[in-house]
Amino acid sequence: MPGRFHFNPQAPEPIYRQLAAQIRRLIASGQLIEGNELPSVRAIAATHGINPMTVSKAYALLEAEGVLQRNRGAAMTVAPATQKSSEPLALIEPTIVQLVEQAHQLRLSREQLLDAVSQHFTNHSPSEGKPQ
Amino acid sequence: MPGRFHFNPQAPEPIYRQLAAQIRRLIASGQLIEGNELPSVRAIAATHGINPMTVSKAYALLEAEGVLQRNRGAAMTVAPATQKSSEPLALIEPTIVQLVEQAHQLRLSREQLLDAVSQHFTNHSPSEGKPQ
Amino acid sequence: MPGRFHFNPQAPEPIYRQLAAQIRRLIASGQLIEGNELPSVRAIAATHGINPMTVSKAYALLEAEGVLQRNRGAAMTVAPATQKSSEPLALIEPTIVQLVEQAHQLRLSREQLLDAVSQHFTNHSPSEGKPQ
Amino acid sequence: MPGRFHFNPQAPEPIYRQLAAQIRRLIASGQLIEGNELPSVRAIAATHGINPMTVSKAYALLEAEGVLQRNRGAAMTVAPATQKSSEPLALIEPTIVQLVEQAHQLRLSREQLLDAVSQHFTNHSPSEGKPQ
DNA sequence: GTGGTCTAGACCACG
DNA sequence: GTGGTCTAGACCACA
Repeated sequence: MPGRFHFNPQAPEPIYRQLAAQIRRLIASGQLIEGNELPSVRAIAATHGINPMTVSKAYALLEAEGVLQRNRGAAMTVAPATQKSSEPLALIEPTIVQLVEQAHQLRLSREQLLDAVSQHFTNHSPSEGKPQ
Repeated sequence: MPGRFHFNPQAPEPIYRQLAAQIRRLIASGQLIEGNELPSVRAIAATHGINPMTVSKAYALLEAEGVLQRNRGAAMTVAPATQKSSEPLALIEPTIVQLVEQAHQLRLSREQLLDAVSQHFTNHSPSEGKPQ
Repeated sequence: MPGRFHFNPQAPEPIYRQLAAQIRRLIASGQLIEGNELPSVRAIAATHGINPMTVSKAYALLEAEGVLQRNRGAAMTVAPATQKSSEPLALIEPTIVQLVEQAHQLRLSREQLLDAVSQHFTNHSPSEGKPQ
Repeated sequence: MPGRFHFNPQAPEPIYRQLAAQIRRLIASGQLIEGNELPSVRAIAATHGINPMTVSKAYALLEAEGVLQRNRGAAMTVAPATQKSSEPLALIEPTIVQLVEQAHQLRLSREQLLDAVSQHFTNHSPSEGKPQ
């Protein structure tokens, strides 16, 4: 259930952040729960053809946030829930703020904005939830 | 009406890109139209306490995109409209796509997402439409 | 017979040089000969919608080269011929050198290059000899 | 095979454009192919005694054109071929157009022009194909 | 007045 | 190691 991750090397978002964000969302949505083991650094790196250091950096980031827990000699696991990491809306809020700011600068009405979002929501392939 | 720009030096987005994005939105929303002169490099630099070269980089970027037009010895102007640059929705679409993807990963329903966006839209200070 | 000049404000070549080059070619090809009067600065500026200072700069350039002659209170005239200005091939040589260098860097054969030039020569509208 | 570049600081063409043009020609002529790594910014800067930012500007230009590909933390590479960038004749066409226009203004015959070009082609030092 | 180029040097993010 | 960004300041070309 570690699933497959998707990376876009061309995106402005660095790969290690893309990975961290995807793991955060897996947890926030309950697809990974407290105590679940994460794939090893090497496994992810090999599977996706990225640098192990990049994976390691993502894990370190999440450990620092208290989202993951390091276990000596064993796989990392999902840490006990805290309020922040367990609230899906908190994870998506920065993107919403950004969107609303841009919409205001573009003088879009609320209706125009919601219509556009709704339309993309429908079109989005519900197959797998392609990560960023 | 040279407008005031807002920069967030902490943001991952470099200043020159923040500026370029804001100018793009001014044009897309009709606040700047074809032929309008842009403030001089030095004026923007002085007003916002940034280096002229940083401003110049933003202008160069927009000129390469065909959004602005260079006029030797005179101020840069808004270039004749092209299809993409004149469509506000095209400018905001990438952000919408990103938002919808994240929402799907978080297993949010359409209603949850639209509610959240709508609420932020209301809260957003309608004072000035402060740029990013 | 001052003809019409053509300017491309977007070209890397500054306007005053475009003008000077066109006048030089008119002389080298015998379309303007010794003693002929040139249009006034104002006339050219008004006709082509460019800054009088730009025209003036072109005239000054050609006067410094000895190609034109300034006559107090009267129109500028074509100066008596010198060997340099009267040799058409000398005027076009820099462009040829540039072309040959690029062709070598592109590993083009002589035949490929001559074919390409010949083809463009044919296609070029012989209507008016559009200046640069 | 990082190649040697040649710059003419006196030329009206800025150094970063001279560099970009030379790289474009290396690619168009197959001396650099898709996926090849380019020399590092610092390497070129040190070798030729120019500022790293100047080199960086050339790379940025080519990346914007889609000729080069940025790889975070690693060397830039030649991007997958597009139609324009892979056609040598397309790169040299603007110079040919310019040459033919000047030749027409000078009332040169096709024979005169081709002879002149051919003669320069022969004279050009075949030593190394020295770049602009 | 306008924008463009280049330098020298510092600092950062990424892998 | 890689490229990116920004600064401060100088100098130039064009109109």
